[in-house]
Amino acid sequence: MSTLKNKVQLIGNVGLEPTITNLENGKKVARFSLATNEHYKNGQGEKQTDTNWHTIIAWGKTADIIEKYVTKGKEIAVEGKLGTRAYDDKDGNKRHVTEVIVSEILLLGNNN
Amino acid sequence: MSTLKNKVQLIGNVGLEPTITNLENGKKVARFSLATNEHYKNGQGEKQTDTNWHTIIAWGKTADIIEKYVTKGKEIAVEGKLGTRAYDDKDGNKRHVTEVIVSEILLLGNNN
Amino acid sequence: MSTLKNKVQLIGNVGLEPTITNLENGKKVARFSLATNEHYKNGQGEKQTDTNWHTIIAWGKTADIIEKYVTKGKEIAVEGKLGTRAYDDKDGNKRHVTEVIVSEILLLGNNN
Amino acid sequence: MSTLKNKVQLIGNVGLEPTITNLENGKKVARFSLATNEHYKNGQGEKQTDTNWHTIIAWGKTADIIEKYVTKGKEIAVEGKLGTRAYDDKDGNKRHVTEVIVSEILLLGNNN
DNA sequence: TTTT
DNA sequence: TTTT
Repeated sequence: MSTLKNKVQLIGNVGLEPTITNLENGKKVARFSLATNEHYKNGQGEKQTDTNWHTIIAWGKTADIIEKYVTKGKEIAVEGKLGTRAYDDKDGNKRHVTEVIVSEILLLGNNN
Repeated sequence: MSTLKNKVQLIGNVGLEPTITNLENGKKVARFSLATNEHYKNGQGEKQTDTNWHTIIAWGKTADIIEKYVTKGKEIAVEGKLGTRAYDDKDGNKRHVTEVIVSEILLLGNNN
Repeated sequence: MSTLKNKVQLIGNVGLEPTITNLENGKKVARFSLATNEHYKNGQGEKQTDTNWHTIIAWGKTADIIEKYVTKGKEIAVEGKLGTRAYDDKDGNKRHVTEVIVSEILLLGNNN
Repeated sequence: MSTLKNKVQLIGNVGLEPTITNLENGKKVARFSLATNEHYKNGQGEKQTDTNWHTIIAWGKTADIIEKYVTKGKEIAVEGKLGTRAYDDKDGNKRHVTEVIVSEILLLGNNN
């Protein structure tokens, strides 16, 4: 499972408190949204912000760290890979889901 | 627009011939799917392959390079950022789309 | 000049005030040392810190940003490439120098 | 030991056959040089190549893979971290060594 | 010392 | 020389 082939790195702010789920098989999953904000000036010289909201998911030890330390608003860096899934919805349409499956987290800034 | 905040790197194979669209405003867009393949052994020691299909999109010069050099099956490395969009479908459900907006391409292997 | 072929990313603390040099040709160069700190536990369960000191160099606009915003102690993220040079010292020995030539900087944490 | 804090990624060609050393403590080390080549055009529109030679070092399992598969001339991708060391040479001058300590290797191209 |  |  080569991380060189599929790598995502994001630095941003946590949108809401992470959701922690303890699965029946004893595994833990953490989920949250992360906003990455890009600042630029448009053709008229006006400041613009472009925000992307990423679905973050983590398992095991990484989920433990998220449960303990990651809270709404925090600035964090994450690294992981892109997970893509396709499914048929109730109307028979093909739907695609993309998640960032995170294996590493770094807390940034003033962590009080 | 800091690339440090939102970065994706993929090494994989092109699924189909890229689609090139020339927009009315003179801009060019390229679209294609890229497969990243991970090989691992499961608990029984059997070889498994886990494939993720990524939606790739590129503009301008990068789209030019794709039009000229990127063909079905080719092994390439790409770098870019994750773009996320939300929209309401015809039934009023919120849908999420994630694309890899590529700014750099590297052709790998034997490029004959 | 493909950044996919040669990429370095560091998150650490600035060791000393950056040195800014205005060259005769009108170009500006910034230089400073950046410490990356890794924390781990050794075999005896004792906390250890492993620090690497990196020589950072930047040109042009990036040097401008460093001159304005980067000061001793600050936590920053940088991205760039590895530059290697070889030269013969005064005793005729081959010497090797490695520098991180930075093209992007992100100020982290509490930037007051 | 966060890989987010100190990361290097290189895609290039192996300069010479790797050197494999079996240490007294049973550990294996692999060493080799990797060339990254950047192609660009200068002010006169002439094609230029800028080559950087990187000192690569790897331990354990990664060294095993290098011993088996990495040979002179091969195109590979590597990921790891920057290791920096300082020492005093026989004349009492401070010398600095920078190595890329590789934890992952990907063989590219036509691997016959 | 590599490669295209 | 940095930082937690």
